[in-house]
Amino acid sequence: MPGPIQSIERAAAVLRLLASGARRMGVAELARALELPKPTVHGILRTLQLVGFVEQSPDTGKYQLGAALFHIGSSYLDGNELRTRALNWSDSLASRSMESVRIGTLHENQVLVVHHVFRPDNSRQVLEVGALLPSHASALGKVLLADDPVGLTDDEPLKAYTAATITDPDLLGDALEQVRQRGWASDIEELVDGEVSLAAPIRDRRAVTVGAVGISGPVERLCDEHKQPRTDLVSYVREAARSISRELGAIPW
Amino acid sequence: MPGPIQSIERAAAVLRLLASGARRMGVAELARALELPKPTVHGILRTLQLVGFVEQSPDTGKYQLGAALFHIGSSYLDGNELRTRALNWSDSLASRSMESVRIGTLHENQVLVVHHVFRPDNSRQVLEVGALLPSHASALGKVLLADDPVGLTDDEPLKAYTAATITDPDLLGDALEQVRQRGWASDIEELVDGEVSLAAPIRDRRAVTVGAVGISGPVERLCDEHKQPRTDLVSYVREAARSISRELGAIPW
DNA sequence: GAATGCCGTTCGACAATGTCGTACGGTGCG
DNA sequence: CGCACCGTACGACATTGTCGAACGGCATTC
Repeated sequence: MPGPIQSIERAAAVLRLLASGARRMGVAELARALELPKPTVHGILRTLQLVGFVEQSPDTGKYQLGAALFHIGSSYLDGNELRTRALNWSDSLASRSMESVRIGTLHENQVLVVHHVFRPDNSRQVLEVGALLPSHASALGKVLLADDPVGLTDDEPLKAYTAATITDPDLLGDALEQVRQRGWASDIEELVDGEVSLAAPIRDRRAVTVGAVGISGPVERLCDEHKQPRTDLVSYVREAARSISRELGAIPW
Repeated sequence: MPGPIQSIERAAAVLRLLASGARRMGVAELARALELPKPTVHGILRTLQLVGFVEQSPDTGKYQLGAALFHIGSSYLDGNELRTRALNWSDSLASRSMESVRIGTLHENQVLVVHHVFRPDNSRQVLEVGALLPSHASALGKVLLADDPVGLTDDEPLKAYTAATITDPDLLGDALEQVRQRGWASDIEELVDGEVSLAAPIRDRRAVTVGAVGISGPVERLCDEHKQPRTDLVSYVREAARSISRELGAIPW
């Protein structure tokens, strides 16, 4: 039976829409966005509600994502070998660098954050696990793009987040080439003004890049007086990446 | 069309199974567990793979949860008003109590952890957001059960985790009555030996309990010499719960 | 205050759709 | 080498989901 099951595809589309929409959405709203008849969408929603993937506000009648979906989704992390192996090393990278650590994987041309260690200074920080970062404007993303067989798909233009964001595909290509040669990437105020990130690739036993680990923080702490990444921090990041890769079975290189 | 859509229900069952199974599962394995023909399960898996909800190991052919599901699931937190409102208060509770803070909601008779603040002491801790705790053996759970209109369903026996776990439904009923009267709950080594937790209810504008906030830590720190919860910590927890409730629109009580 | 628009929901007939018995190539084990 | 098991493909059948039309409820409008 080669051919996807229509109703499941549609259910997934509904969930994706509810996830992106941020706020609650109504049946009619979803139906319009998906270009489907209202009763069809309603049937899907009813089923998703039954299994706990969506919830409905009793008063407004609108729908939002459900708790069951959240719980099942978070189980993904348990099976994620990359994250499991990286737990210890990312902790130690956080202590050595005194900065917050993130681990990401490429997912639909964006960086999916699968692990996040807070900066060890008791400051208030928001957990970013599960979030998506733009791949062309983050160190994690550049590392992943540099080794991605597909490369960057130029179907949509590169969005500028700050004045320093690389928006020219050719320039980005050059930057990725540099990342490949140096073995690490940086993002200097390219995503958020005043924020810098550094990252290095994590490779598995077949030497393919399966993820990236990196730190991020204010430019004053991560860069030297020439606004270049501090070499000691770069070393820490690269060492952590190598350690995790070794845990994943990569041949030490 | 009153009646759930079969294929979506089955797809959800597959995802649930993959989430619980911890490790990767094969088509045949899933088919046996769900009592469905192998090709049927395969069709579902193929569709789920297409939308990124499951991934297949290229070598073993086995399936596991996918990144898209994780990302969509984590979007649940954005729409969760309880969690959003509670962010600041749980941080301050963590600083005041110097213990780790968790916020939970009732989900299928278990406690779904929707927020987790680490103990502010730089120690290594695992993030528990998305995890499920037994409701009869945790302070969060008792608080939620105490005010739950459904109450505890006695369809399955209460599992014992330690010697102190309450397994008798009658005793649990008494304990819940006490929780209702005192307005807070404790778990003294009932889930993990040496671990204690305290919690208080979060109520919304209609005064229904929508969640619980609490702290947890070693018995030496949370209890006094009589192995009773320290009254100052109880106050901190209750004050935090009241503050969050007020944010949710509850009339201060 | 009747009328109007939009909402979430139900009904039910039609046919498109998913189901599943059967079968195929590949892999690991004895 | 044969066997058992795997993940996957095919295709006929009828079960199943789809969607036009319609209903009651709720605001807003005139």
